Amino acid sequence: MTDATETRTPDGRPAGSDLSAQYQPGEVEQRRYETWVSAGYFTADPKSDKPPFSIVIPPPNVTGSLHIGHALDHTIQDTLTRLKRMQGYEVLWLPGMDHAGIATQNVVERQLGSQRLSRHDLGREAFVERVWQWKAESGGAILGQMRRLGDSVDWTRERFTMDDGLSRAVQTIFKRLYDDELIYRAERIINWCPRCLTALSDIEVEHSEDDGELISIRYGDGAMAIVVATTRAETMLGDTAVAVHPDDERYRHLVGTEVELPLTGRRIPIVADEHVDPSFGTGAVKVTPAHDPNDFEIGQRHHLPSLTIMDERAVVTVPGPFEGLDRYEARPAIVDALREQGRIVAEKRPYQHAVGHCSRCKTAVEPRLSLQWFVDTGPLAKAAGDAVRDGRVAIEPVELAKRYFAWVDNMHDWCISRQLWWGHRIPVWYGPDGEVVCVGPDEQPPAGEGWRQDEDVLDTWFSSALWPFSTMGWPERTPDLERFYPTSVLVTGYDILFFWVARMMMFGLYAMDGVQPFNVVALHGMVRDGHGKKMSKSFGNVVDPLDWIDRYGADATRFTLARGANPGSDVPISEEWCQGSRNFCNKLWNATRFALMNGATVAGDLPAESELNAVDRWILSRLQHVVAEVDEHFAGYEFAKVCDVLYHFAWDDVCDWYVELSKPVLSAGGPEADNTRRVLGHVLDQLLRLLHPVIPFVTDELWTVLTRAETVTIAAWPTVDPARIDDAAEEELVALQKVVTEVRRFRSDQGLRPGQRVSAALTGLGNVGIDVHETLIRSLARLDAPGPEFAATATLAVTGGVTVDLDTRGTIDVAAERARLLKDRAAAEKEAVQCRAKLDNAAFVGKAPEPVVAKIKDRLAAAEADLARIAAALEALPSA
RNA sequence: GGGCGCGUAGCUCAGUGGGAGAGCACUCGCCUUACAAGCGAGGGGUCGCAGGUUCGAAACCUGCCGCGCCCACCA
Repeated sequence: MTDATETRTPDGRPAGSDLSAQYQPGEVEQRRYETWVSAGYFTADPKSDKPPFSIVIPPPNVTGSLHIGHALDHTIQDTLTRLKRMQGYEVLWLPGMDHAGIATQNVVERQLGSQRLSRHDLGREAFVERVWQWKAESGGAILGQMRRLGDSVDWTRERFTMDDGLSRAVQTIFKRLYDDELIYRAERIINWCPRCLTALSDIEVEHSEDDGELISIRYGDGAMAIVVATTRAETMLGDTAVAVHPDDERYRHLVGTEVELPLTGRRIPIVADEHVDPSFGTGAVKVTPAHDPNDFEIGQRHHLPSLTIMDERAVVTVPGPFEGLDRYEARPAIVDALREQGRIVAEKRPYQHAVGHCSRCKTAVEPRLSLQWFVDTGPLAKAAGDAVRDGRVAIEPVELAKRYFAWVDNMHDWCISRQLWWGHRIPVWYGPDGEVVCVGPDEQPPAGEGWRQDEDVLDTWFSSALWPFSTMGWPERTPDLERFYPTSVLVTGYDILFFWVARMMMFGLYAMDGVQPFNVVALHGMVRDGHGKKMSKSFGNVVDPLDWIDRYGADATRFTLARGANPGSDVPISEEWCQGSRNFCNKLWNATRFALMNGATVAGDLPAESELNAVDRWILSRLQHVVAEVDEHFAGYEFAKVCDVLYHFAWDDVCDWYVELSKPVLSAGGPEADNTRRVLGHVLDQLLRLLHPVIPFVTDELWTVLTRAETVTIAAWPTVDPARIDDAAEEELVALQKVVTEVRRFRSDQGLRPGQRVSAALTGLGNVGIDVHETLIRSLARLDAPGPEFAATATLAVTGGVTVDLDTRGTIDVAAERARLLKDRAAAEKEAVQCRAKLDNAAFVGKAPEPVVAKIKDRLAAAEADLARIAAALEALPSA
């Protein structure tokens, strides 16, 4: 096979007719990408006069490799940035990666685990060094994947959440928030992962319905006894009260008294609290302030002591028979002990209830009283909500804004300290006498005996929240920041609307004095398999983007993803669809090959409208509509619709009709052929530009061969030329296509081979203004002109007053033809009946808009005309 | 428990007030000199169910059934 690159014209580009018959993406993609980067097309210039367009990439975690979800996310961003580049914007797409604190630390700890080592064996410094090594390896792989995808990112501006600049930004904003009293340290109930041994924020906790056991336990004895229900019997060791609702008549006499807590000998008070739901269980709640967030609040209201009964690994620390038991061992042990005392009143099993799990390791979270750092989200979340409410930030699709509001309007304070080693260390120092000093980026930490820095690091999302401006050099007022902030659009999945988007809004508005981090949030869905199922390793339906890129090309992979991407909706993909996308790329390849073999040109202006034949005018008119539709759909982030419009224009209009119609013109030669070469070149030129944002590689390869220009990457985006919209030509072509299709249908029904010539007389073409196209119609329908011995043996009634009489002596299948005509007659009759019924309806004629009524009348007339011709054709048919 | 969304062809989905569509799959016929990763033709749907609004409903309203997602401190 001859590859496109093996034969080249003297200027180094492949010659058109030397393109191979099949597109081979591998070599093209590698060569194209190197060209783009070395030419600097992706490097943004803050001093440019062009209007700015900027996107910061949602930084992938350094730990992983890019999965198909990233491929979708990147495809959308790359499509937008390439579109804007062509539209004349100064585009910055800023790449980078996230240090992904807990996730990365887990990965490296697992690696150490295989060598029977723990992070403590290495010590903090050596461990962090080890993580940096891992980051270098893993991160490099991700950058390679981005190149394979074709990401037009500005590689000169690549950032990492742990690099010096971003660490400085983290420290700066921490200090500012601290000084503004929006960061505080407090002892609170937090979500604790007993495996990762760290605090978690609310969003790092996933809830799931687990089977448990609801047990009713009698506290106290005799008349003063009270029964409480719990799913977590082991926490009773830490109970410091029983709570009932103040209005609950059953327990009113007990409020203010004390009961003995079984197994402990302690006496605890019975308190009245509004929080208790009298209708649930027994209406009495055991209160464990140190191990339940509700109970903690009840405890605060009633000044109850908090008894911590488990350590950080959720092992019981209360001296006695249960000491040293894990929480799940302690639970049955305690239930057994209570049962022996006859205190178990009822057991309900299984009992479904929601349990929180660590989003990283799936271990059940243990609510735990702990001293941690928090962000006071009140004013920040308010501002984040208002920015969307007042329209400064648009969320696409708008329906997802409701979820956003539900989140920011009910946000709890954000626990930001993590008991990890990998991350930004909290810039707070503690003095020997209890001093607390928050250290800014340009300040020296306090020196002297006894001072030590906080051991904890910040939640990963703390630095992620600064991403839109920290990557541009904040806190300095850099040219990039002046020029490219706020970013134009944030492209990400709806799954991290809360994790990330809401936090960027909070910190962006705060740090940038009320200027939002982005103007638009364009949310896409999750990639799913061909049956709409979630991709998961255990299900075996995971698609590796590199695998598809290797086998079908990056363009095919991107087109498959973009074809399913509408705002907020999930994107189903399958290998068959990727093959279809590959076929589409190949179709473009061959269309261009045809054009080049036939001398299509793109030089100079197009011939005037008046000089062109109807077919040329038609395809140019269609092109204008396509450009308008593509613009409209891009503006709404409806990539699936963009792809649909271009797919059908390219395949149906250009390839199946225009190219076929142009063949007889081109082979005839003369000035009309010259015009067609110009129009064909122009249409392909424009089509390749329109497709370039979505499928950059094949379009650039073809466009440069076609136009002899440098690259389509920085070519101008097509605009609508209203002068080229030609309704008359479009109507003509619709009529022409109808005639051709009708004849083809006849031929197919009759089992005629494509090469088999049939003589035919065409009449009535003038009725629909296509008499000038008779030669074309004969060419496409493979009809010969009637000779001297012509005798019509079959008649085709084409809607619109066109009749085709065919001489099919010796070939016609009378039964097939009769069946076809009967079928047509049935359809026409049904149509006529429907139209008459409508027109007989006085209410319809009276109330429906005039054009609607007129349309029905036209349809009726057409149906009646069809019926007449079909009747005549049936009559003329030889009897079997 | 609260909220959001979805049920249209075998599959995945467009269509949101006036003739039921696409891709893939399927059937038939073709190597017709750009492309068999192709070309031509075709079959296939009481638009989840039941009411209502309207001259007219797949679309708007109400209820029901089924499915999915998000949020969630009733022990």
